[in-house]
Parts: sequence; C-alpha cells; structure tokens
Amino acid sequence: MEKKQKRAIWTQRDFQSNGDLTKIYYLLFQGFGPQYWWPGDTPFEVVIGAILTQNTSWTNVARAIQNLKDTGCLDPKSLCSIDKQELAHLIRPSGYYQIKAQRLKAFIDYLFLYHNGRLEGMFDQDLNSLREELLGIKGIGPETADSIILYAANQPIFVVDAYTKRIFSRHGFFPETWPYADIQSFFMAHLPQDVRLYNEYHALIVRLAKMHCRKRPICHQCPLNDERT
DNA sequence: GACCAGGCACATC
DNA sequence: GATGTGCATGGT
Repeated sequence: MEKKQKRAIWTQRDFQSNGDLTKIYYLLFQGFGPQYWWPGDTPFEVVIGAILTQNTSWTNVARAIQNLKDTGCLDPKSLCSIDKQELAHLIRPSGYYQIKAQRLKAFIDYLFLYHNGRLEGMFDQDLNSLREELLGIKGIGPETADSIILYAANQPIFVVDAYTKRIFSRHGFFPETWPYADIQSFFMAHLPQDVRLYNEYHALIVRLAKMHCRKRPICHQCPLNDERT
C-alpha cells in the first residue's frame, strides 16, 4: 500500500501548454493545505474586512475589526448611526482611516437605502447584477466587489489581486500589463465555476505570495517552479 | 529610515 | 485611455 504522498511536480511548460490552472491549484493545496478563508465570523464582517483591507496588511485590519467588535459597532445599524469621525478613530489601525470611514459609510448608507440594511437582500440576486451594484458604490472597486461576492455572498467569481497579477505574470502566464478583467477571465475560462475552488485558490495565492521573494522576478523557493531544472 | 501591505478615486495629459 | 498621486498605519 502506497502510504507516502508523492509530491507532484510539473514544469512551467506544462502549465502554459495546456493552460491547466487546476494543476497549480492542487500543487499549492498540497504544499500549503486549506487556508480557511475568509477570516471573519459573519458575511457582514467579511464585507467590512474587504473594504478595510484595501492596500493594507491583514494584521492591521484585524485590529480595526477588533475595535469595532469591542465597541459593539460591527453590525449595519450601529455603523449607520455612528459618527464618521468616531468610526475613523476606531478603524485607525487599518490605515487610510479617513477615506475608509467614508467608504464604510457609503456602503452602509447604500445598504439601508436599497436593502433595508440587510445583506441578505443585497445578495439575493444574480452574480452580475450584484457585481454591478457593488461597483456602483463609491469606494468599492473590482477586487473589493469580487471579494464580497465570493467570500460573503458565496457566489463563484475569481478574485484577482496584486499578488495574482505579479506572480502569474512573472511566471509567464500573461503580460504584466493585462488589466483586471482580462486576468479574471483567464482564470475563470480555465477553471470550473466553483465557489470553494475560487475561495481556496485566491487564499493559496496570498499564502504563496507571503513566501515569494519580492526582489527577484521569480522566487526559487516557489512551489510553482520546476524543481527538475 | 526605507519599504511594503489582500485598492480606489480623482486629476491631468 | 494611460499615468501619476493622495490616502496612513504598523511590521520587517
């Protein structure tokens, strides 16, 4: 009986010739295991986290979210009634706190104006309509919208972030100049439309990025590299 | 002290 | 349409 798990290794050429991004997923999953994303107790917390984590490390966001929890502000009603400056003070550790307070307020105001302050109401529509709606809210761009759709609304859309772009362009899958929409289409065209897969894949890319060397074009410790050459 | 982190909006050309 | 800039804290 074969007990040992053989570590699968593919070459970059294999990836590029058959476009099988599923292989890469399994390679990353074998290397890192499940990432249990998104780190949040409720869909609402996921939404708030998605806005707060814009261009910010998660450790700083976690502090801001903890402040909101400690003061009993992590719910739509409380965030609706709280003064913007007070909110800015609470989320200060996440950086860009003035602009983010404004963005959180914009989202909450929208939620109450069109969905009675209920996320369920907002999420109860097809993916494209939801995405259009989210993108219409000031302060929510493509990545934040897609993070909300995937991790809070549990609908299948692939989240592209700076890591995805950097790592996969450096490994030669597409030019670094490709815009967000093209990269997203590339992944979604080569992967089954599956919420759990997209959830884990994006999380694994972030996990990978944290060990990727920033200074070299390609990190030689990266599991995506061909170890035979 | 420099650099970076799970973006976005806006001004300018 | 493409590019540059402001927004800001906390870890390495």
